[in-house]
Amino acid sequence: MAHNRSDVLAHAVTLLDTHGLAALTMRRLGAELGVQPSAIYHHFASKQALLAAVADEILARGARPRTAAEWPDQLREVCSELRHAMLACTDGADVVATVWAFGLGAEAPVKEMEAILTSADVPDELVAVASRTLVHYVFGHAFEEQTARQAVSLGAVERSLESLPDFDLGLALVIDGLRARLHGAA
Amino acid sequence: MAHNRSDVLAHAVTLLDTHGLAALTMRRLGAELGVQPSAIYHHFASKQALLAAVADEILARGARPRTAAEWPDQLREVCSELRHAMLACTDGADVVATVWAFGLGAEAPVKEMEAILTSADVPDELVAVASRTLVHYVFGHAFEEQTARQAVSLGAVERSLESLPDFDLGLALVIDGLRARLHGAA
DNA sequence: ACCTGAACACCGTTCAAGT
DNA sequence: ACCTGAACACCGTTCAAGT
Repeated sequence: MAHNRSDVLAHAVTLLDTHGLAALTMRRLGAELGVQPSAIYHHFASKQALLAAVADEILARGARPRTAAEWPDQLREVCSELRHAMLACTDGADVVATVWAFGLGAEAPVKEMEAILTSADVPDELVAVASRTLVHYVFGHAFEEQTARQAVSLGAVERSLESLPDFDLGLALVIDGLRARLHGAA
Repeated sequence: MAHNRSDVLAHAVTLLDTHGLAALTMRRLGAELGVQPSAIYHHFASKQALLAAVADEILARGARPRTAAEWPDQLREVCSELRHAMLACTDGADVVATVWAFGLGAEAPVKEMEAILTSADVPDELVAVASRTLVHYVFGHAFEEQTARQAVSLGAVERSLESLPDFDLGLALVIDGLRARLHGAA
């Protein structure tokens, strides 16, 4: 009957997956584990801390092997993996972006992009700007895509199938901008 | 004693300004207006509808005259105005980005960017991608800036003064990418 | 180490009824 | 047109106490 931290985390992710952020409640989580809501606080200090762990789990679940040789393709791989990891889970973009903005977790993708750019001898200032611009783009795109999909499926809004612009094309825009900077500077 | 829609909206914006999104509650809003919570529902169908009106008000409040002649500078003006409008209000980025993602409001800046790009004879497909990429960047940057600031001021987190990368530099990256696309295509 | 039970201080929303 | 009063079905969090 006794649960550990991983049990609770795993069930929290399942709850998010199947019923969304609004259903990920300390009370509901407790109920589904057959435990009082207050028992969750033995494993996580707060709901924020639980969500931070959930965000990290969403990213870990989406990890793929790296194959690209050149830095622009490596960046594309990281961004694509990040996007798919978030879209694979109901409200995943919301959870991951919020946890990241609060500095509570979800730092792996940005760290990885910084490492890629540093290895490619990109100047430090550009490393910081480029990796953050990319992550802002990926979060923004995924959040909009996921939210619009839900808003439509709930019938709440008529934006219907105005079709989101292609993810890769916007990504190419940012990467091309970075490339232009590097040429101009070199 | 009787309030109209504008009264209620104005007070909602004040509440957001002074105490943030967590304090913008139907119950608290009613209490401060000397009215039952249920009275708000005479003016707004739901809290979401209220927030949509609040988002539009935040943007309207931040409107500035346009001065630039060239499209890249015009885009920069729109993005800068959008950013400042959101940062001027507690949790402004969160409210505006969410309302926009749900398709419930806050559409003026994107519409304006689309008009600028169309006037500059940018191909339709690029118009859609570029304006959305820019708005994703602005939302992401502002949301992070505002959230990190609050997280630090609440002492919740030690990310301290890691100093956000310059807004204009990231913006230049995207605009340069667009420029490169246009040259490559022409 | 893990949990209970009870409480505290809240939420959004609905709806019949009042003026 | 604008609001009341009461209810419904919830929240996150704390804390003494139990096993």
